[in-house]
Amino acid sequence: MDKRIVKTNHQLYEALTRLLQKKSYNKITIEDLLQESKISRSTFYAHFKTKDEVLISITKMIFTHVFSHSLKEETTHDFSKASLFDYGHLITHVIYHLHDDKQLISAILSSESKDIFLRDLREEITPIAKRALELGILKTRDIPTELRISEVTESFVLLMLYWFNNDCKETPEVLTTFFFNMNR
Amino acid sequence: MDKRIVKTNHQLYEALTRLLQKKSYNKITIEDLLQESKISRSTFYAHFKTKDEVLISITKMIFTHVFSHSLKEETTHDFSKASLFDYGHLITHVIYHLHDDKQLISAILSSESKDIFLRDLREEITPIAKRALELGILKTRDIPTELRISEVTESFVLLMLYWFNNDCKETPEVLTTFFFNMNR
DNA sequence: TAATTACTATACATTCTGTTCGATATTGTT
DNA sequence: AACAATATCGAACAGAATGTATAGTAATTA
Repeated sequence: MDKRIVKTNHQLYEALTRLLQKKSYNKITIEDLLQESKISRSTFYAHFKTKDEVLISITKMIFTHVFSHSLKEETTHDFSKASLFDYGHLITHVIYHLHDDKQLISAILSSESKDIFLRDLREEITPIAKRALELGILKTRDIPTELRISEVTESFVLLMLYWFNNDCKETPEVLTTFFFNMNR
Repeated sequence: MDKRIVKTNHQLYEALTRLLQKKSYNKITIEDLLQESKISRSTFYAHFKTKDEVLISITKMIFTHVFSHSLKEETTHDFSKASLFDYGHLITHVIYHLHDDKQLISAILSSESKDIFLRDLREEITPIAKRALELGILKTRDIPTELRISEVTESFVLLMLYWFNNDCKETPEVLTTFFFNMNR
């Protein structure tokens, strides 16, 4: 990948992060982004169409970092042997990685930008929730499968919202316990 | 209340509802709203500052309709006698009323406008969830109270999302059963 | 009927959006 | 090291949206 593109993206990410400290996402304009990042208008539109696309791109970057390891672990595992123990480690692992981007994620969660972030988080978590239910690691309930999957997914999302809202005071291990307590 | 104000609001609500059928919420401009509603620019700004405020106003209207009856029922009840049975009726009741605005709610849930709607729905549901936990109608879990409350609240939100996504095929009574199955 | 309040229509300054273009700088490749 | 490709810049621009102001008209209330 061309170093210039990487640099441009980085400047925009940094700019959006900084702007989110100052004003709410909805009030940030592309104009603001251009000034804050020192990127020229034409360059911006060569890469993105909207402000949302920048945020989505940042979000994808975070999740690539968070889930790339987890996925590697998963694929080397034999699914039939997957246990509650392994699954707990996976969850803990994901939480640890999310914590690495604490500052950025906290900024995103502080305003309307959270909805875009959470939408993508749900997409990442859903297949993990689905598999856990299929393997019997998490309890099923007497409700439609689709609903049960979204319930498990959302329990993780709520857990993260709770955690970041309270300045990440608990350890990832404790949170994993909470997660199981919510889904036993 | 001045009839003219009611009429203006109504025109804007109708306009937004119609526009939501055509394009996604983020792409709807105040300009669009003015044209579609035949409201003059100055009138609009006499009532609202942003597009979001219009949606919030609509949302409040829906919830006033939905929760005004429920609240009446609640206050005539003696809390100490509140039972699982009564609580089930309350939930069923709320779902029935939400169904009255099916078309409008479906339109809102179809795009980014959903996040504003759901934020307000959570605010309405949270105290109901809280009380149910305090009265022991719903099971507590070994997690922080704040987290448990948001979990119950979200289970209702997910239930509604599931329901409207599937064209409200189940009856409110069945949904209430689902709700208890999620929180027993 | 009189006073108040809401609405309309128009005009306007300002900001934001999205595109275009030629010049310059950086990059990956040979 | 030289070259071709491409990313960036800066400036300029049209068009759209935002937000405010004002004067006149219509509806409501008291």
